[in-house]
Amino acid sequence: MEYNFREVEKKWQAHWAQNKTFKTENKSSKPKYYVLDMFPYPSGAGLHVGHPLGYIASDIFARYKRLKGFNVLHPMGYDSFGLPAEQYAIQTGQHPEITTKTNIARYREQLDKIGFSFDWEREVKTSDASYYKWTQWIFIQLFNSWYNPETKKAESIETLIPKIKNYSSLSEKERSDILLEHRLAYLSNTMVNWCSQLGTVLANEEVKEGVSERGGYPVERKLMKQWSLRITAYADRLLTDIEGLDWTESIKEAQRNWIGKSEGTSLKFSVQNSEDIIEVFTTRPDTIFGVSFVTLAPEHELVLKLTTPEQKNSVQEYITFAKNRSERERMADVKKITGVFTGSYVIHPFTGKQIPIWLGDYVLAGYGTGAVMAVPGHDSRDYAFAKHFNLPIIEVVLGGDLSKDSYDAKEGKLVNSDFLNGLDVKAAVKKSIAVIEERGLGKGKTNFRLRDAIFGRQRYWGEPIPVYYQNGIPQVLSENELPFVLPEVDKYLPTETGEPPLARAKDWKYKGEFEYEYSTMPGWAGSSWYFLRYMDSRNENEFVSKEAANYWQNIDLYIGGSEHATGHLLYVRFWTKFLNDLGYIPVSEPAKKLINQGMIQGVSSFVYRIANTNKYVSFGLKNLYETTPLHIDVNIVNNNILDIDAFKNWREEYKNAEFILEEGKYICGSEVEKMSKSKWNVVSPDLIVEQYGADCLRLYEMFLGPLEQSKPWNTSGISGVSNFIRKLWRLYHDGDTFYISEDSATKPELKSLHKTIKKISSDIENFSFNTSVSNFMICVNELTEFKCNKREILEPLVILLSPYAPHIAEELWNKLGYTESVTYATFPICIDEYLIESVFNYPVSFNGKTRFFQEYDRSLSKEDVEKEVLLLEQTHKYLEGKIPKKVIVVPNKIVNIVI
RNA sequence: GCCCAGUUGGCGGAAUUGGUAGACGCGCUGGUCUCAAACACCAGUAGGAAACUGUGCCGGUUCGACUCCGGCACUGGGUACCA
Repeated sequence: MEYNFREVEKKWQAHWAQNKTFKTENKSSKPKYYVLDMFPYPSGAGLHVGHPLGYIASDIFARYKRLKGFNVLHPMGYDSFGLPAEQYAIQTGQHPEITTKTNIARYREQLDKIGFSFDWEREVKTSDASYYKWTQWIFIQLFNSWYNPETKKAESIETLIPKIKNYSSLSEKERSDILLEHRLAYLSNTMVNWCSQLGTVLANEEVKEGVSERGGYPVERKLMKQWSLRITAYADRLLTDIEGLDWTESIKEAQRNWIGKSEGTSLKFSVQNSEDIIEVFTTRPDTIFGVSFVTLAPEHELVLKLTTPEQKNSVQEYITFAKNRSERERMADVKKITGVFTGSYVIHPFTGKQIPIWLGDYVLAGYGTGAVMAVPGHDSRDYAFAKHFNLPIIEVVLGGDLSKDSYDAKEGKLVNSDFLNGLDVKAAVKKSIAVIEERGLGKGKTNFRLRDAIFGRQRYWGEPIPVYYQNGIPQVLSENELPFVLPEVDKYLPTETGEPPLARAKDWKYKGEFEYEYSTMPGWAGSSWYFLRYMDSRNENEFVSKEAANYWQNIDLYIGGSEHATGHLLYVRFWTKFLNDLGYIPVSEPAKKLINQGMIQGVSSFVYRIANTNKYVSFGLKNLYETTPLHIDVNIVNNNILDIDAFKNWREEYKNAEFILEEGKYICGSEVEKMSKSKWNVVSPDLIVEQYGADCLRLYEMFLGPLEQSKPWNTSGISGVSNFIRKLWRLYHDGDTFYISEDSATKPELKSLHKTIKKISSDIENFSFNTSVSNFMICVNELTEFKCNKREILEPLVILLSPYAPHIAEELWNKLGYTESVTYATFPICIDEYLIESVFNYPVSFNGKTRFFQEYDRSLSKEDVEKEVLLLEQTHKYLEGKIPKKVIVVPNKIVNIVI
């Protein structure tokens, strides 16, 4: 009887659920291990074959760790607040909660079919009030805290008050304003990324290339009163602590760049005939004598004041132009140089010369001081600006050719630079800073590219911000008023006056009189601390108990996509550090090790329609006609051969299609693309599980290639893995009956098993899951050849295989006579003794090219091997009468004869 | 532009510290079984008739290089007037 995966998989999934096989306790004599997947947003489309890749890998690892004697925390949940459910609600009027519930049920059903060992009793949903109560609670803690630069830690805002001058004499409004300047969650007028299509502001990392990450709508800069989180306070710690993390270099590098620390100095230029001072930030104070103009961002506060009457019109015009230019336009034509002269001058602090003040939109208002000292000789942007407006270019560092290009390298000798002349750049930087500080012109300073995170969203489906306004002063709710639940609204759209959807809620006022905050939290709020909630997800009194947090510490292994590099992975580090500062948790980093699984791409299939006909030409002949390629459903194509009948039935319009075939077949074209509905290349895991079984899906996903690499999905390869499972089953059966022998194993059988134990162990430790599937195949092929059905071999093999193919492993384990799940068996240990061979088959090579093989005893000495090899007839054949110059013998590895 | 990762048969991909390049699987070819087909099983499968040549390209180190070094090209991802 063939292996009936449908029956067996169903049976064990039910068994695991019933017996709570994967339930994890917060107390154990075993060492702990925390394996976490990035939880999914439950979208309406359901899971495709790419989603479970990381989950399968983490599940294998979790199961492996259990076999190795660890108490393993391996939970799953849903990041269930978000835009798609809300947009669906806008279109249909259906409450996002209902959509979310349906989608979660569908996700759960799909996940359950794959046989994951999640402890579902710890499940979290970020949109549940029992969860977001604590997200709101953390927000209140952030509001009530400030970052003390002396202790380099967050502290209660109470410790700040004594440091504020005349605090007791200030009005309530003044107190609130001054504290808001320090609170870690604060309200301020800031430039935000406004997306009018989405009707909300977006954080910097939600904007890609000037358009919204979701939907691709245009984004503009707008000044708005907004809640923000002071992540910049943590910039330095976020940067330095990266070093200690076992994360991929690319993610660490992405975070370093995002934080963007740059060290330089501030420098003051006094405006000619005025009291005003323009402060700039530069990383190249050594080039101070190369300054030929100063450029301000069009939004700079002094612009109007500095503009001379003659320049007023053109400056005004320029400001309007810059304002109306969207981010996207600005990015699209970076090379287009625009600017205008203000008519005013600053005085060079060292030479006393007049330096013109210009406006240019290549200077960003949000970075540094919004003003730069332009050194066209040694900065490419200043150079381009100077060339365009015909401004002087002064050489102060030798090494380039300024007639062609600026010389930006930080190497070379200083010239034309008074007291810096003759120094090299490094020394000149040092000296210039010293002089600048000495004369009180400026200070050494560190700047970060990282911006504070805008926290308010003008959306409905998110956590309400637990704030109300009393006389315009923001007040947070008290802890016992949480959860602050999302009110019902009649529509999920902004109000006629442009207020967020929450403004529609009826009779929704604090104590019946004070207005609540109408913004909700961004999507990343709930995910910034969820790893902590899993530790103690049913706790109603705390977000996580001290005991649970102390026991589980942080994530030992975190698996998820690299797209979260500068979003989620930065925020979760920030919140972890914050909660650690306040003493709620014992760790300052969320995850020790992080692995980014690659993307599984789809392989799209194409048919080629001849222009203006309903005729389709096979791939090989398409160049003979004028054709249009059309995406077709990959599920009606097998090995690039189109199932013509299925195609005709696929859509009404193809019913009467005609074909030009090659060799009787219609061959489709194919291309590797992102898996997406619109490209008709989505493969659903349900279909694979239905056809081949969950174990087969698990093994095949791992077999596809290295976990971290992106690779295309091609279902046709799955038959190899499916055959392997059948072959494995046959090892334990004689015809239809389970048949296992109690005889002792032979040497080759033991060798095959122990070799596999060794390989699988190192493969799992190295997250090289693809090669472990190969190794299982090799082992089963060998044992099949030996006709081995011995318990001594086949029992450890079941355990070894159980993390990868848990269903068949449970079934075989059960048949082997065990009543307990294989989950808590003991991982077999490799006994090296069985691997040792007495002879080694030496490859004999000449000048590094292998020519033949010769077996020698492993104990034979280097000298003896050399002697023996030189006596061989074959050796003489390849020597062709010449005398070898050198013979290299590496014992039990290789013989190389140099001629 | 900058940063990161990569480039090995028809395809997905193997190859501890430099030591038999192409494991394992798909696909393909031939065969056995069958009236036939599917399944299964067996054999072959980098190129070349061979000598030989082969891990993106050029060069180097070495007895020996997919692996190390220098230069270049290409692909994928991230990021960007950050002063």
